[in-house]
Formats: sequence, structure tokens, C-alpha cells
Amino acid sequence: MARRRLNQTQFALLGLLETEPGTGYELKRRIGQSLAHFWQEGWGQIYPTLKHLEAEKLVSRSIVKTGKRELRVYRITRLGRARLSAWLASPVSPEVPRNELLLKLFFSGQAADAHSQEHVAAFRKEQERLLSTYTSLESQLRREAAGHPQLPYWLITLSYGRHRVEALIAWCEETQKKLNALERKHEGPMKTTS
Amino acid sequence: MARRRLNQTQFALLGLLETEPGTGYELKRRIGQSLAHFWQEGWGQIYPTLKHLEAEKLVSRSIVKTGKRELRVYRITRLGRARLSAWLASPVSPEVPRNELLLKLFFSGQAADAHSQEHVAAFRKEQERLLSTYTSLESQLRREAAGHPQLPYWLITLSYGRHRVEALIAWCEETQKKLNALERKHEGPMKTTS
DNA sequence: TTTGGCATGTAATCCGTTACATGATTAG
DNA sequence: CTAATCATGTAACGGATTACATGCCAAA
Repeated sequence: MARRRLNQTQFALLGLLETEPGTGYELKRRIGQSLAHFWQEGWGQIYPTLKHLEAEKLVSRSIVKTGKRELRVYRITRLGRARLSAWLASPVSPEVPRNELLLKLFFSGQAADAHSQEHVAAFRKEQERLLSTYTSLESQLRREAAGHPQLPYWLITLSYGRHRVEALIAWCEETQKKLNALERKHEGPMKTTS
Repeated sequence: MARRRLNQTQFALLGLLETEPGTGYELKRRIGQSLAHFWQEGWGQIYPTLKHLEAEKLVSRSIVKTGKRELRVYRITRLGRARLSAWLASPVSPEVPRNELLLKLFFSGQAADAHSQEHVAAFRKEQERLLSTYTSLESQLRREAAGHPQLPYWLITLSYGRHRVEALIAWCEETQKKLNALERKHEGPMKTTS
């Protein structure tokens, strides 16, 4: 019986299907549009998970013929809705994600730290890029989805990203100063030779 | 030849061994003490990875007998140091971690959202707990490791955590207000019936 | 003497990513 | 005509977590 967990992914798909039925391909596109900054799925997850959800009667599949092509359109079932809301009600499991940047900085004190500066600079650039996409996404949402009942929730997730990246950019600023000072300290003590 | 990746974990171990040799068990303890807020490892990773590192001559193992017991003490080799600094120099790979809380909030607009408030409150509590451990950890570090050459780097990683949780607490505050307003809007329109 | 911490590992499972494989339709 | 996009999957790999299994040693 395998007792597969198929964690998380199945709920992402159920949640998307609750809004509107769709094909696997379309679900992937919708993830890219709406959840991209905090969720990702690959084909290798989506199709097997849909198959699994169907086997458990959490979604149903109907074949839609457009010309010669068969589209497999999935829609959530009553059972699926129940499963989804049970998950929505269950507590969020705490996470301690691994952070490669911090691991490198942590160790860079003992080795050549010539690269910490680059790592922080690259990270900062990435966060600044994120900030600008959040900003434009937000104004786009307010324009195009004004009055949509779910808009407030979408803005909440965007705001999370914004708070986060703003804080991390401030940390970069601070860290870059610290690293510069450390570098000067390594060179400084021998005063002006040239 | 298998071409195993053994990503990340091996570098965490090499980095720790660079500071000081140790047993697998001890490495786990050191991770818990110093990297805990951005890194975790389980037994199932540590022991096989040490074995693998030894096979690749990146660490060496020596048996230390204390009474009847044999301790396997690992130390980093010259080759291991080279591998470590190559990794430290390599760019940090960007990550888009999945965020269960945001996924739940995103979907909660369409289902019973009675639980969003609880989720945010629990998350806030967790962040506040983290903030206080960061604060006490920082003063402890400044006291007990004053003058240690790596101290500035340790403080940098702590500061990351602090910036992050402070921003997320602010987001919680904002979000809780929004959710309260939404709830009132659902009840409000029918004015005072009782 | 028994409990808790030290110490070392294996096995199973879960899950995500990536590569592979295929073919239809549509826009240029 | 041909490139991009729509569309659906499978297979292999990588690696993290969790459970399982074992036994020493010190302190209460």
C-alpha cells in the first residue's frame, strides 16, 4: 500500500484546483504566476501527484477533446475539499531551512575570506531584484485584481516577501561595512608603506 | 563510480573539522551549538558522509582509546582544506524555499479562513522566541568569545537572523491587523442584529 | 541499578530535481 | 516551414529525515 506522503505538493494542487479546474500543464503555469516567490513545482512532482490524487478520489479527471488533442482536466472533489480544509486548519510545521550563504560566511573567518564580499554583494543584488519585482507585482495586482475577494490574501503573501527582502538588504548593507572594516584591519596595522 | 553529490553536508563537516578535529557525535553537538539557527544535520547524514569523506581522503580518521571505548576522531587533510576553500569561493546557489505558512494564507481566502489568525499568531510567537534567543546568544558570544578572530563572522550570521525575525514580526503585526479587519468586514455589513 | 548521555551506525522512506522522451498545435 | 509553446508523462539520481538497532559509561 506504499503509504506515500506526497507532502505539500498535493495541497498546493488541491488549493489551485479549488479556484478553478485545470490541466497539469496549466497548474504549473499558475504556480509560476501566483506562488512563484514562495513555492515551486516541477513536472516530476505534478503529474505523479495528480495521478495519486485521482486514485484517492481527491480530484476527478475529465478528458476534453480539442481537435485531435485530449486534455486531462482535473477538478477537485468533495472529498478533496475536505482534505484541503483539514490541511488549512492544521498547524504550520516549523522549518529550519539550510542557508548556504550563512554557512560560507560562518566558515570564511578561518579560510581565505576574499570571497565573502562577493557572496554578500551577489546576494544583495538578488534581493534588490526581488524587491523590485514585488513592487511591480503589487501595483499590477492592485490595478488588475481590484475588488477580487482574495486580493487581500495575495497582498499579504507579497508583503511577507517585501518585509523579508528589505530586512535582508539592510543586513547586507551592515555586513558589507563590517567586512570592509575587517579587511582594513588586516591591511591597516602596517600603516602607510607606499 | 556512482558520482555522488553529498552536497552541502560534506562542507559543513569540513568547515567544522577545520576548526578542530572531532568525532561524528561531537560534530553533531557543535552544529547544534553554533549553526543551529541556519543549519541542521542528522545522524543519517553525518556518519555516512564522514565515511565518504574519508574514502576521498578529505579527512583522516584516527582511533582514540579511552578505557575500553574506541572513539573515531576525524581531522581534515590538506586535500580537504583545498576542497573546502574551493567551495567557499564558489558562488552561493540561489534558493526558493517553500513556505507552508504563505501557501495556507494564500488559499485561506477561498476556504474557511478561521485558522489564518491562529497560524499567524503561532508563527509570530515562534519568531519572538527566536528573537530572544538571538539576543541572549549575542550577548553570551560577546562575553565569552571576546577577541576571538572569528567572532565578527559569528555575529554576522546572528545579525542575519535578527534582521529576518524582526521584519517577520513586523509583518505579523501588519497581517494580524489586516485579518482582523477582514473578519469584521464579514460580520459588519449586517449591522447590529443583537 | 537504572537512567540519561555518549557514541556509531544502517535501512527505509520520502521527496524534489533533472533529464529523458514524445507529440500536437499555433504563430510567425 | 519551423520554432515556440502546449501538453503529458517516466526514470534516475540525489539527498534529507526518520526509525531502528546497539552498546558503553557515569551519575543518581
